[in-house]
Amino acid sequence: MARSTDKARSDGNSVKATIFDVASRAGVSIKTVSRVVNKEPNVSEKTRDKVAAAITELGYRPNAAARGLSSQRSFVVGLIYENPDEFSYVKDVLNGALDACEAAGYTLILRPVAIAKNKNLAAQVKQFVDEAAIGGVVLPAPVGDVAEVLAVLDEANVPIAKITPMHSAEEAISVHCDDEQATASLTEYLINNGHRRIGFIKGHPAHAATGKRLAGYKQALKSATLEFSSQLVKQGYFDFDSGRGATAKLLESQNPPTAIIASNDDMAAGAMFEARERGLEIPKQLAIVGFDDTHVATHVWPRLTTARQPIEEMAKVATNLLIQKLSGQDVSSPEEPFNCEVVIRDSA
Amino acid sequence: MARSTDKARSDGNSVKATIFDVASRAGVSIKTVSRVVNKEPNVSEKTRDKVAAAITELGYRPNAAARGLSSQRSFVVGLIYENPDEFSYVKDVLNGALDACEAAGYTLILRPVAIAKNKNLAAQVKQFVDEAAIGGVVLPAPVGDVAEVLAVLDEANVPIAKITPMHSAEEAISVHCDDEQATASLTEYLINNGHRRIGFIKGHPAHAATGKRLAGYKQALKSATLEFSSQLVKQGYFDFDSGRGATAKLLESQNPPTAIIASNDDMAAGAMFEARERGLEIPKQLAIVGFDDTHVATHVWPRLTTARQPIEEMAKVATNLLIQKLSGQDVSSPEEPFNCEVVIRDSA
DNA sequence: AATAGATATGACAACGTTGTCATTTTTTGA
DNA sequence: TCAAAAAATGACAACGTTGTCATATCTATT
Repeated sequence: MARSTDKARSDGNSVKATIFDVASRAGVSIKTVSRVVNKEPNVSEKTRDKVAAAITELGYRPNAAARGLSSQRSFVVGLIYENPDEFSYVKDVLNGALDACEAAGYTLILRPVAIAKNKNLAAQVKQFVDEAAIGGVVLPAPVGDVAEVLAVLDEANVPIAKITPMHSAEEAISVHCDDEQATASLTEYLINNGHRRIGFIKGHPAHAATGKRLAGYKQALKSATLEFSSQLVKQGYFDFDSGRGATAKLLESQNPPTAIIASNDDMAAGAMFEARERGLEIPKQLAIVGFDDTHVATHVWPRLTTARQPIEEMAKVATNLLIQKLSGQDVSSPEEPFNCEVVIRDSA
Repeated sequence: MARSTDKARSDGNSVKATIFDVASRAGVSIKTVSRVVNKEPNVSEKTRDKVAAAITELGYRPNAAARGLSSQRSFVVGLIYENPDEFSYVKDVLNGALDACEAAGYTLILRPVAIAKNKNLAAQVKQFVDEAAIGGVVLPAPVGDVAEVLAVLDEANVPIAKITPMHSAEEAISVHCDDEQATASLTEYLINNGHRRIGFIKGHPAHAATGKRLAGYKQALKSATLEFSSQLVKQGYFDFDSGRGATAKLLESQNPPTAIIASNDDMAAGAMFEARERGLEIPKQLAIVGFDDTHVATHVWPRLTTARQPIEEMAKVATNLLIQKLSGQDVSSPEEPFNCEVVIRDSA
């Protein structure tokens, strides 16, 4: 009945047990073992226990390749991310996604991409999902904001879960946090500290969060009946150097700000650097705040006041939802955005 | 003859082509297609071309699950790494490994672990390689230095490639760079700048690189006929806080150093932070150098003088060697260590 | 006690590849 | 020109699961 019974090798290592071994040990058919493994209904408790025992005794683990081949399901989730110098954000996303996958017995496969440089991004994404038989993909910012990528995945019928504020009416799973609210709080904090001219460094225009953060800044100014001035807003790209450059422009203007809000920590570090180069003391002569609470926030001197997003948690939730969808369940994105927490430190 | 011919679906999407489709299109058997795909010998050039054309036309990609099931090979490489706050090192390793895997058509699977906290690390590693049918694993520092992990993998007969200086006589693939030489150069540089009392912050004792770097420091002192003093050496753990703490001790000693070598950038950033807190000007009153040339090196003020390891390259080479070994080739570790480059900036 | 309807179980064919071995075709050497 | 060797090709059985459908066993209802 069994295709293999005792597979002990001469060197003492035992070859992996198969479903046949478990079945023969438990005295049932392979299909019943399969049922138990997959938690399918219609197995008597007694049988279930017998099989479970056999599985434990033999250290049986289902063969993923056979499983995938037979069921046409892949148990694989892809993560497509932009590969930046500052990896903090991606690291958190990665950890969250990995966590969710591990818990669900899924495998996570990575695909770093360079959005700007890449003319055939769509083709690359297509190839990625084809190649590894990827069931669904997690799309953190800014990849989740690229229409081209979304289109390819939609056409290929690959479910996605986005981690980005763009929250249109689409049915795709999407998870985000309250960037606007958090930036408003940060701005408010500066206003309460007596600042009246507050500079703002925008993030990369391709990121959906960029607009949200600017909106939060504007809203807080309005609430405090301070006038918005486009002179005080400079474009940045979420990287150190652009933060530096924007700060230089801000400080060289006729009526420079006494505080600067950078749309992320890396640009805030750049702002700090530039201020230092100009001999400015922080926060006495110039207050600086960032966004994200990444590693650098506590490693610069003085430590950055910033806002923390629960990125890892968001990624975990997004990945979980995706996995649920892949296993046939009906899921919908969370109604409420995640909360950001303002972290007060020494830079403002 | 073919099991499937035209699989166009009504919605216009075409189902993935199989080896049967390619075979029928090229007018050969599936085995011949398999030969072409796997670059096996004994296929006439004419046939090879025909098949290649059919593959391109149909956009055929072999099904990984079927492949793995049939061949008992997994085409999967695992990467087991410690999951630190400062992710720079892991990021570079990841990029290198990913690069190599992609080029070879392998899949990389990640497994973050916490060495210190984890009592059953071995079991976890075992489960990891079992579960996903992992062919081999890449072990960056410090995981590659943990005897327990090495033992499990050896017992399970899983080939490994280590990225760490521990270069014993073992046959495992191992790749490393010249930590000793680089630290010596860094030390020399400080000596040439007139420093005579040079502090040294050691790295985490579990990392093999830690000893090498200390050795380089000692050696440079000796070459310059400066006396080594254990007073000037403090223990650190490769993280910001320990760098800060060690610096505090160094600066509070009776005869404090005029320069500090931290065994990595993160500790150097900590050293800088502590010096700042004490009102010391860098590099005028205290010179500081780091190691690794990570992201922080250019983001602190003043920018760090440090040594750069070609981590990504090392990881790529290590992964490539591992893949070669997995595909049955005889490989050996590179004879020469990789070179580190000293990067002179403003902190010393 | 008989019957219908659940519930539990099993036999067996997929899934898409590679490995083995047999067969056909080409090349080589006398 | 022919046999022998080498090269090219193919038929078919694995690989370890899950899906489908048939069958056996219980449970409730009459």
